[in-house]
Amino acid sequence: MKEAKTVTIEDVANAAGVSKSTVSQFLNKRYEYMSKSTREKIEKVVEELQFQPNHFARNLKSRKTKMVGIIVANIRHVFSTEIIRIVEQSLQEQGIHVIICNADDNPEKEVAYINLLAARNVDGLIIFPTGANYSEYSRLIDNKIPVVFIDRKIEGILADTVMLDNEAASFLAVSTLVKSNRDRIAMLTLPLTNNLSPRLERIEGYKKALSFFKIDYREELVSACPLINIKEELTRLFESDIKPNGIIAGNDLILKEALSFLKEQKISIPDEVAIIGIDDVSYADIYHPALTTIAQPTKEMGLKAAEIILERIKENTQKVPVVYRFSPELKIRESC
Amino acid sequence: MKEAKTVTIEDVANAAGVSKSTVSQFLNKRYEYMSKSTREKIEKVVEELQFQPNHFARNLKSRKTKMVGIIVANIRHVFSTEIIRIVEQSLQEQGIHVIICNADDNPEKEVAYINLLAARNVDGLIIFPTGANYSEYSRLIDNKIPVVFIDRKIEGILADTVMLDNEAASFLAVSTLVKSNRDRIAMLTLPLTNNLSPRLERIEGYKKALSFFKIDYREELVSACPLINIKEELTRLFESDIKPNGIIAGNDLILKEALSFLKEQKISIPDEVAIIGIDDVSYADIYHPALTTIAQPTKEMGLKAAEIILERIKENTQKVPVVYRFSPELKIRESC
DNA sequence: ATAATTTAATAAAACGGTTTAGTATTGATA
DNA sequence: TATCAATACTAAACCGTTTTATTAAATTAT
Repeated sequence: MKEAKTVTIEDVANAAGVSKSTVSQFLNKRYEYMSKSTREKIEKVVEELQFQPNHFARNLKSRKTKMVGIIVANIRHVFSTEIIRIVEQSLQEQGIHVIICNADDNPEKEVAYINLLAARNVDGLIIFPTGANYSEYSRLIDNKIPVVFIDRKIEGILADTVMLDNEAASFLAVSTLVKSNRDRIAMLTLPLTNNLSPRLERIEGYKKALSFFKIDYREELVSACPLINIKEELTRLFESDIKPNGIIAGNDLILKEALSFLKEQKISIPDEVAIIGIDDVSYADIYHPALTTIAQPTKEMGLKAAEIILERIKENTQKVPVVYRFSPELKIRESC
Repeated sequence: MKEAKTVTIEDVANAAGVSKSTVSQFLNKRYEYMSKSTREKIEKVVEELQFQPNHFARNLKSRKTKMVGIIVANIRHVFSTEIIRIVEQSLQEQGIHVIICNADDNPEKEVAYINLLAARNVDGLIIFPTGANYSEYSRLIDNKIPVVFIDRKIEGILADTVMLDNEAASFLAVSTLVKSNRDRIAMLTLPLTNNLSPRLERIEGYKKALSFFKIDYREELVSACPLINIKEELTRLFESDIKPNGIIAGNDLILKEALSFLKEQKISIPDEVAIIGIDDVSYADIYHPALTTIAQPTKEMGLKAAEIILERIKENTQKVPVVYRFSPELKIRESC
């Protein structure tokens, strides 16, 4: 690999008594005009010499890297890592490699990664967008680089997108809380900067569900703030006269903050307040009480993302992009 | 990037009125015999044309890919993802990219990835080894490919290794339990197949600590079995006459199984049994009771791994490999 | 028998850089 | 004056593939 002088296509050609071109045809499985005997001869030599084509030489001409890049807004969400695992496995089976980059919710890092992966000629890109780089996203689309977005839809960008039916998720959450007789339901999400679609939609779904169940919407019960301020917000809510008896945590990180708050304040679940989280968490089953959550079908979503990117890479179709909305799954446990 | 006919080094050369070679020298920052004026001229043209060198053409001759591969035995351990995040960030700053591959504890997948990354000419490899591929590991070393192992030491392989002082971790665990007056301490780990160093060492440390504290070692209290059998083992232990009053969970996954068991059996922590986990877990603080854990200094370990691999890549030193042992950190919470 | 077509293979030109060996030019040294 | 060294640059080879254009031989059609 390094010292071991590499075996090249030329060595194979010499050993098999044919030309480089023929070997190349063989390597690319274009057997059309090749006699069975030469084909077998080359096959044998390749095996014997343990020849492995050089990816770089190959790419230089063919422009295919057999790599796709994944840029994830924040790798700390279990949702992200689960999807990544599925995609990675699924592409791996097709001989395609995955490069993972973590933008840490930082749009600048995201741009840097987009450029870097583009410069590395990845065959396609799977992005969990931060949402803040409209022009970069559209540049990718314009340049016909296969892209699929996950989790978030970007306003004005026409690209394949795999995401949760967020309104349905909120509706499920509200209805579950309503069934356990909660009528003052707080909704906690992260800030709505960049118009991040899931957050907006989850709030929208919450409102619609309330109206469906004929519960008055109260603005004070909705809070969109950074993670570090969640506890303050909860303090405010629990000290006010509309003390919530139900909480919807907009994602896994918020759920953790809320649980931490409830633990500190010794507020009992579900007696004093019921809680339900959007996004499943690893400790849901073992928590006291076990946590009712609304899970995203990560497996199906990951598989779909892999399928789309493969299709876009193979046939450079001009198919019109579609947004795939996956239904949430309610996992009833004990917290609600 | 795709349609947009790429700018090549030749375009730059023409625009700047110099030869390709000179531009190449410039790109590689070899300014020795270059006049200030040419240098500035090229600089300007590169900027204007937004020239980006083609990685593949570059590698073809220079054999540097500016990529390092990470092969992780099992990406579900939080320890792994944390380390990966640190390494990735740290290498990223040096303009080096990271390819992450997950072997899912499957030695065959690990071999496949090793070969694949070697074929892609990665500059170096960071491996959380499954432990079962001795000959492949030594082939890498023989071929002088920079490698650093994380978490596990492979018997007979001389390579830089970054790992926890596992004996110290067990000792800390035992001493913490002893301090809270526990004398029947169960030790749970995953199977000892492939002689995985951390598991062996953790058991070794457990034994030594017991003897230090003058507690008799009882084989029945030690269990090394697959995750799915942990609950059976615990059932056995709790039904026997040496019902443990303290548990050491050998890693994060085992801790979860143990907590699940204790929850199902309504065994109270820490009254009936104290528990301490090796590896920190995300929910340690919010659990009832908060979980006392022994954390690995992932940040320091990740930084060290990045530092070593960088050094090995840059200067192809013949420095003798060293095993770095990091001290565990006790995080006292409420479960013990 | 000759022309046209199909089959099987090849030589040579890319691809976009890096590297090696070399060439002027100038100034200093013997 | 001839020699040498340092400076500033370049031409051409090379890296290992893919691809295009071409050719030679074998087969079929006219």
